[in-house]
Amino acid sequence: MLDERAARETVVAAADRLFYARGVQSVGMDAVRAEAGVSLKRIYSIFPSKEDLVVAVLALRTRQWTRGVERAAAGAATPRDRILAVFDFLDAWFREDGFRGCAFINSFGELGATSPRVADAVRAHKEAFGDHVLGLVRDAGLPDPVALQVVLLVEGAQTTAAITHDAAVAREARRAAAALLDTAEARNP
Amino acid sequence: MLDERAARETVVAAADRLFYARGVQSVGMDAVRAEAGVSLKRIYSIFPSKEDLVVAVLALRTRQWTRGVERAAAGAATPRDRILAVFDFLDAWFREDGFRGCAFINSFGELGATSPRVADAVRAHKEAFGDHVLGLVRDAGLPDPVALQVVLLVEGAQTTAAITHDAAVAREARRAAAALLDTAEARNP
DNA sequence: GATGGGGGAGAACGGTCGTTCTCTCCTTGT
DNA sequence: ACAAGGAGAGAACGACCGTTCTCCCCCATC
Repeated sequence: MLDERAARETVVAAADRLFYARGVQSVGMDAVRAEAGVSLKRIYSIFPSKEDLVVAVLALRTRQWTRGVERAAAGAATPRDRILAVFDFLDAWFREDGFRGCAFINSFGELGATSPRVADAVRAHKEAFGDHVLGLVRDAGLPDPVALQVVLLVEGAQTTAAITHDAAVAREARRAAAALLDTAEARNP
Repeated sequence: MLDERAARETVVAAADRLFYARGVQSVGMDAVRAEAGVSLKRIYSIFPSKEDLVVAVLALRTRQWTRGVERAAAGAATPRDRILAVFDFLDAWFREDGFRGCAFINSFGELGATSPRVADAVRAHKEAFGDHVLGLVRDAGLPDPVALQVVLLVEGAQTTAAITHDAAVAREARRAAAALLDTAEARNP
């Protein structure tokens, strides 16, 4: 049998697969049970409600996103390259089978209006990423507003890639980001 | 009593308000009936299923979006200004009460995986807008890829404004777009 | 070896949803 | 005046969903 920690991880991973592929409300708890191989009773002993499970799934996605961005940045020498590395990370992600856009944006559109906890989780995730980019922008000696410009390209790339299924979006977003960084640098001391 | 045309418009407008505010699956057909003041029997005589109603709502949103973009562009003298006018349109929209992001992105995240008709409607809308921007970019004598860069900023601005509730996003997106147009122009013959 | 508690399988429960049906009323045409 | 048909109100239906409960088995402890 699985201890609570392992059962929790199994259920969250299974729910993530299903929620991401089909949307949250289209997936019943019984489908989660079948995918995870963990009984409903056990699931409800770990997550008091479906909403708790959704929040846990988003927390998992935040950890994965943060790790991915950090790994992509690890191979970059300068702050500027660490910013652009985000788009390389996106490029690889967009090419994965079953890519269906940003889970946070999807969840926000579906549940943001009815579940404050989900809305808060999404906002916290996006704010943390924005802060991360802001740090990189400052490291590069560029003005703060450039960070928001980069974030807009990241968000736009995710939604556009999800809808068009065209991974080339990431390359164009990277080129645009590079141009924006160049412009900001030229206008700086 | 309302003739079919008027009843249809009333129902679509009511459904649009509810779907946009709460998400499609969170709104039952009975809530649409109450909001529209049109009986369920009548609604189902016009729209054979809820999915048909959703598609009709998206078609309404496409008309509104196209009209808004065209009106914003009408006051602009050059192709470049017509491109940037899109962001002024966004700015006004983001400030509206009840703004909750792009209905197409929201619907795609919620239903795209389970309803091919909804997914197609969203794709068609985004493709039409992309073509529109491409036309403006060509009018401005700029290379095609710039259009995708502008589109990414538009999409990113919508999702970011929805989540952060910060209308200043539109201004920064406009500045970024202007910088990208400048860069593209400088690199052109 | 008895016992008790945790876990699995799945039925059960209360609620909601999309869709259809019933019943009644009102209009319209002759 | 009367038949016919469309439309409204709302009940009804079948399906599903989130959540809980029942029943049974297994294993650890005395």
